[in-house]
Amino acid sequence: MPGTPRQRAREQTLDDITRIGRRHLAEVGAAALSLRAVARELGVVSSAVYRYVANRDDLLTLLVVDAYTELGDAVDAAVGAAGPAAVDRFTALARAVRAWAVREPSRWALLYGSPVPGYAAPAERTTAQGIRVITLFAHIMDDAWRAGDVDGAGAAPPGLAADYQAIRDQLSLSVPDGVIAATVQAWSALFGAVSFEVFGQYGAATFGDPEALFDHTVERLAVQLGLAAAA
Amino acid sequence: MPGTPRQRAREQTLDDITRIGRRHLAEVGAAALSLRAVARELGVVSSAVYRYVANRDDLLTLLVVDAYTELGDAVDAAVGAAGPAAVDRFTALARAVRAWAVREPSRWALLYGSPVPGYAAPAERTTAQGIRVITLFAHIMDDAWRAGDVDGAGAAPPGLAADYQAIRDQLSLSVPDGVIAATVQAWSALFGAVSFEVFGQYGAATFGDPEALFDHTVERLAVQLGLAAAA
DNA sequence: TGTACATCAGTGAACGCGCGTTCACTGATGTAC
DNA sequence: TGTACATCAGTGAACGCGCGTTCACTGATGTAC
Repeated sequence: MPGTPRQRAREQTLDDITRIGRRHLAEVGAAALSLRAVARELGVVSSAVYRYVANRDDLLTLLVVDAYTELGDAVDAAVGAAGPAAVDRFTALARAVRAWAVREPSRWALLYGSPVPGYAAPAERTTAQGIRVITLFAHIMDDAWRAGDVDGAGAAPPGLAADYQAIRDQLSLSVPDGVIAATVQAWSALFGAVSFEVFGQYGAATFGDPEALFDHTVERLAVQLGLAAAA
Repeated sequence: MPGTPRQRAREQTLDDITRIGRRHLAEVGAAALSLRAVARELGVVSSAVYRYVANRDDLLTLLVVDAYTELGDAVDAAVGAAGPAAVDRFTALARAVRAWAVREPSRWALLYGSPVPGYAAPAERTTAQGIRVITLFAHIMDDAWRAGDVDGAGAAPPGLAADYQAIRDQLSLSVPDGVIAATVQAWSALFGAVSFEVFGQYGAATFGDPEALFDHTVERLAVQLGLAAAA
């Protein structure tokens, strides 16, 4: 534990603010997140939190980065613990995303739900953590492709070739357009399935075992990605 | 135009409230939607809106039902205008959903984004409109199945058989479990793709032509549903 | 057709509340000589 | 090792603001006889 006592106290307080902010986020949502409420719970006068956070939006950004980081860590750990086969790595990634979302619904909502009106996360602070999951996913596919484990790369819309190339450059991939197209689609399908469950949008069609439903979705996605044969 | 002048004026005012509410929703979001602001814009003292709406949550419910109704109407119209083939009907449905969402991002967020903390839409008022799109989708699949136009019904997780049966009963379907499973998955994938675009979650991986990306997703979903052959 | 009564839209004042942010300040901690 | 100065966390008061909801009221519209 380096630094002066003052520095350590400052980091401790910043951690406390983040922790309290997480709790308030869960209770009232991002739009109603309030600096005064955080200060109250921190046991400090409301103006004091301005020593740690420039304003309300800054606190939100702190929580966005915090959530992306934790999600990224959880997914990294799960994929790291999975077997070397691409199906297993993809399945581990998908399940880790869902598990985190189910455990942290309000933070999931902050990252992948409706945008907060009047707030735009500053890209320079959130991007690094925000792209971790899709980057890992893309590399799982890229590794599998180079190992010859992807079974067929379907067609891709030619109009998007430039965008696919940009993605390939940005993430240093060697995969063809068809695999990128499939990956992007699986990405949105995966996150869509998680949001459907977390946000309760299956509505009247309730499922007794949402985890089984999700696992089935993941199996199907693995087939559609060419990582597994149809059951 | 039936009813007394007073009744007509009341309906007019209710319409005005809904219209103003929609606009405020778009500007400040559901969490910050305010009765006082609506009253102000309506040119009326704040307590007057209580003649029309029981409280703030009631206004939200009004807007939820309004949005579901408009989305349902748009989708019905699009599918009605499509050809008889199941692929065409499914494609029309998907495109109509996306078109509405892109046109009305804040109302899409109200229906399919993060839940509003502290507000739960009363099922007895929202369900009828809320299930229209999935009901229509299910019947497109059911019709196609009975016409022999669905190419193969994959496996379905046996643990969910009871849930599938409930869905079959509720919507009067004759389709097997595998088709229900595929339909549910396509449903969440479709809505997930729309949310990804509307909420700007593709992030750094921007697409110059999001409509082309979406159309490609829909083509793939049609194949996965067994409604079309792979390209 | 005219009158008495009931209904109901809208008023205005009030209640008690919370919010973000600024500012001059105090006093403890840290640093340079 | 001791002292003078700089840094900085936290205080407390204030600014101006908006919110949901209740309540007794006025006056116009609608209805029953």
